Amino acid sequence: MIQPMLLLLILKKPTHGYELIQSFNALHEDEIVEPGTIYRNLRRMEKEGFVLSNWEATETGPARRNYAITRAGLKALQGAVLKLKQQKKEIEDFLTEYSDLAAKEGHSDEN
Amino acid sequence: MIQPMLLLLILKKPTHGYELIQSFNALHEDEIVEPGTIYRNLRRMEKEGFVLSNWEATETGPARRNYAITRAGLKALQGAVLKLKQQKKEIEDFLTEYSDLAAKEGHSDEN
DNA sequence: AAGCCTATGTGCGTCATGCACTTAGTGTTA
DNA sequence: TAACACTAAGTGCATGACGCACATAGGCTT
Repeated sequence: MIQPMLLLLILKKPTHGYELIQSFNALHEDEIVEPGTIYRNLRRMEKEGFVLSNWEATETGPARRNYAITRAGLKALQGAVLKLKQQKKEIEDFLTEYSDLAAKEGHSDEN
Repeated sequence: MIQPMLLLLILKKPTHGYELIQSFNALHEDEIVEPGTIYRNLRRMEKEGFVLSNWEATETGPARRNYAITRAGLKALQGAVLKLKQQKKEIEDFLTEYSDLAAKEGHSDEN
C-alpha cells in the first residue's frame, strides 16, 4: 500500500520525502507511518528504477532530495493498481461471506 | 488477511490445519500460502486465545489437531472485519484518485 | 521395499516495519 | 548567546511475518 501511494503522490506532484510524509499522513490520520519507512521506501523505489532523485539546495533549510516518477514507475503503479483491484475483490468476497454467515447464525452485527 | 480468513473458515466449520490449507488455497488459487504459514498462524491464534485445539485420533492416518473458535476469536474476527472495511475504503479512495488523474492526464487505462 | 498421501511442525534466511537516535541547516525565543 | 524548534534525510536494532526446504510420522498402494 505504501509504495503505490507514494508513486501516485509523486506522479501528481514531484516533491521531496519530507513533504511526502506530511501528505501521506494527512490522508492516513489514523495509522501514521514512520518517517524512516517513507525514506526507505523512496530509496528502494529509486534502486528499482521507479523514481529518480536529485538534490535541491534551499535557502530556508537543509537540502532536499526531490523525486520524480519514471516510465518504469508508471508501469509499476499500473501493476499495483491491478493488484489492489484484486485485493479489493478478495476483501469484498470475505466481507460478503462474513455477512451471509452472520445473518444466518445470528452473530448480528449489522449497522 | 490470513488470520481473519482462517477464523471465518473455522467459524463456518471447526476443522484441522491440513483441511484449512486445502480450503484456503482453493479460494486463493493464484497466490497459494505455505503450509508452514497456516500452521504457525493457527498456533499463534491459539496462543492469543482466539482458537482452541484438541487432538483427534483417526483410523485412516496421523492424528489431527482440531480447531474451534472462541468467544475472543469471534471478537477478533469482528475487529478484523472493521479493519478490512477500512482497508477496502482506502483502496477505493486510492483507485478513485488514480482513475481521476489518469482520466485528466491521459495515462489512459480504462477497460 | 519404495513411493505417495495425510498431517503437523521446525530451522534458516529475508524482508518490512516501528522505535529511537543521529546529523545538519536555519530561525526563534528566553 | 544558549536553548529550542522546525525542516530534511537517514541509520541501527529488535521484532514479526513469510517462503523455502526439510523433518517426522501414520497408513495405504504397487
